[in-house]
Amino acid sequence: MPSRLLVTAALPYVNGHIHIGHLVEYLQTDIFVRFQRLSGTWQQVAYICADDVHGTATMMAARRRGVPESVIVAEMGAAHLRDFTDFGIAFDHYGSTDAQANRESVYAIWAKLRAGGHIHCKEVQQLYDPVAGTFLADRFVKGTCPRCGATDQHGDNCDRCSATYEATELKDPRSTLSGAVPELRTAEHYIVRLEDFRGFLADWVSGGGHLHPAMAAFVAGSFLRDGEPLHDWDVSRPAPYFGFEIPDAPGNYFYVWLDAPVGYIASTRDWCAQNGQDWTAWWQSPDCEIHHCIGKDIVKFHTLFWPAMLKTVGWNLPAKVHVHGFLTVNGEKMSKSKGTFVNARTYLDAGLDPAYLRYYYASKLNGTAEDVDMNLGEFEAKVNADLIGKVVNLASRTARFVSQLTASYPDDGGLFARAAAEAPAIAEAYTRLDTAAATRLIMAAADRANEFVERAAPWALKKDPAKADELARACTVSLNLFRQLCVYLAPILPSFAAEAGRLLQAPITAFSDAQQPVTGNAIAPYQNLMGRVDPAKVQTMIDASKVAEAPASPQPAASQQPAEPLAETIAFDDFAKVDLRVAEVLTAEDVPKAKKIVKLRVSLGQLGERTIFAGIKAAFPDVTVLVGRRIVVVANLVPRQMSFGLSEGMVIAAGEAPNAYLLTPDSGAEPGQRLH
RNA sequence: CGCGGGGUAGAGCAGUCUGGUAGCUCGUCGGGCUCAUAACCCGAAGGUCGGUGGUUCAAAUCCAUCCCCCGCAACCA
Repeated sequence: MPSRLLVTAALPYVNGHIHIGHLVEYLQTDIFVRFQRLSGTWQQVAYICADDVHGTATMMAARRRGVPESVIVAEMGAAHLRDFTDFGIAFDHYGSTDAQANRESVYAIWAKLRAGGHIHCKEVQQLYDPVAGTFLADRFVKGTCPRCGATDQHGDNCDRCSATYEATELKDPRSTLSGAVPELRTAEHYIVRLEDFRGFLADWVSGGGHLHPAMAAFVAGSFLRDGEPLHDWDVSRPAPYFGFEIPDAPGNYFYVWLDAPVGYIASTRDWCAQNGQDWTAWWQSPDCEIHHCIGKDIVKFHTLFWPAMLKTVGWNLPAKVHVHGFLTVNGEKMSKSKGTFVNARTYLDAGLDPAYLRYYYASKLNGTAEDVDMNLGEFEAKVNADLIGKVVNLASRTARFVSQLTASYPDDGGLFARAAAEAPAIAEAYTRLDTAAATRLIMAAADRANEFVERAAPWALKKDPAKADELARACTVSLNLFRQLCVYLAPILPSFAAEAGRLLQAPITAFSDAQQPVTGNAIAPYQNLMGRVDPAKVQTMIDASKVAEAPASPQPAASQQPAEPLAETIAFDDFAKVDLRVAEVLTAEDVPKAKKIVKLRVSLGQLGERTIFAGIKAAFPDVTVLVGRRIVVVANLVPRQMSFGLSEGMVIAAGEAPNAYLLTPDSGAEPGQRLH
């Protein structure tokens, strides 16, 4: 059994602030780490994280602000760490992927990948944006499908005919960054042949218990299917790129996802350097067990690419990869317009206690990749009922009756022993990251403790001086049962457990503290341990999230927007190809599954009726207002099969959603009339 | 048939792997207590465990099939 445990949470990307969705992971991981520390199983436990900073997004953000990337990296890194710290998330080290230690580790891994023959080069023709001065990832290019001629298609596949192709094959491509026409440039890319690792990965994924069985099945079924080679992994990007230059390929940089997980190692190295430790004891030693906690969106990186990289250099492979699901709020994904896209800082600024969220998440998380719903009504009810009503109340209803615990632990009908005997079950739940099961067990014990107080009725005993001993015994029992609960809750509520330790003048330092009652100690004057959730503060948080995320100026005048560049000059014949018609909206209905699309049925007079799916939902929340309106449509566009149905035309509008303006002809224009 | 998760009391969930009287919390109703932060304790009502078949002495649990919900992806022709 190794003596060291190293736990990581995924590295948050530098382009945004920490929100309550992020916190699911960092709180879950923090609780796991705190439990492991308290369990006494390990000689040393390290909790390591860092900011993930490389990539085009950071480069573009820095350009927009006219500052070096390092400014953005420093600002956001500090903001992230502040948010984590204020939620009680206690990393041993919080680093950055743009660190010298990361560069060195990446180079070491790269050298081995090269030496192992896993890298090959490929001449890649890629589109280059001369205005933005950068190569364009597929998602930054749109154009006409080379196979079916559909316009405005993505850089890698066509929505209409399902063709897949390279962005360079697109006809009439343009950059979505600047609107410029990209140039074709050739660049050499470096590719990892992941298929080389198939045998190893298949074994690693399905054996050894590294993944939850359901997750192992998912990975095997999604990526490791028989007869389908693993996809090559393109790990280089030509300059300019914010990242590490590839040492034996000047002008090329490592793709951000190559150096991001290496950041786990780099952050460990930096921490070790500050503490006189040897980092290889954590990453190159069988005496260390490594656990990664991640969200389900980055499973592929942590179960395929990352083990393959580590295998290549012969460093420690993860013993466990724990995967959690996404956060929804009130049953829906977080929404800026509904105020449920809540930043960590907004929660704190509203005056809400981080302990509430720590407990609430813990009570919901069960160690699987299922999504977690934060129901705000339940949040308030659960925290109040469990933490205040059951646990805190136990102390507040008895601590004021006595000033000292009895010298020996009284007969409590076996309550303390029963809860002590549940320690292995609770510990096992924590180990599985099934904190929901852990809190259920703890709350059941809290219920039994409250029943005891009810039966013992210390408030009645207090009235009779002759029963002072009995009162002391009753309070000694209830305060010890309270303390026992606090020990079990300590991973979730560290500062609360510390307060409870002070109350009985017996600090909580280990999970095993739940096995022995405290006796004889003086009791510190009782002060309120935790307040109830204030619904007004929850509302404040929601309102603040709405305000913070709304655009500064909801309807900026078109004149204030940069002008859209004029398209190239066309011949009259080109214009004549476009058949614009007046149309009357017959019906207009919402497409519930679609974010941006509404379904219109329009009449073109003698030309018949058409169904058109138009991306104007944002501009017309109540789409039925369009019924009866006369609008302009492109009538000779090739029909387009969308997942919602066949779209047989295109609605003409000025501007972009949500500020789209439909065109209406002067009165007298009839449906079906052509525009010339 | 894009990928994944889920449907158990009004709400949120456990139980499903390993079949054996359907449970917990909140809410509701009635009662108690008045020590405690409108808290806590006791009791009651409330479920044909999404539907339909099948296996079995026995199905929430195993098998088949269908329906519905959610997340991801997709979606401005």
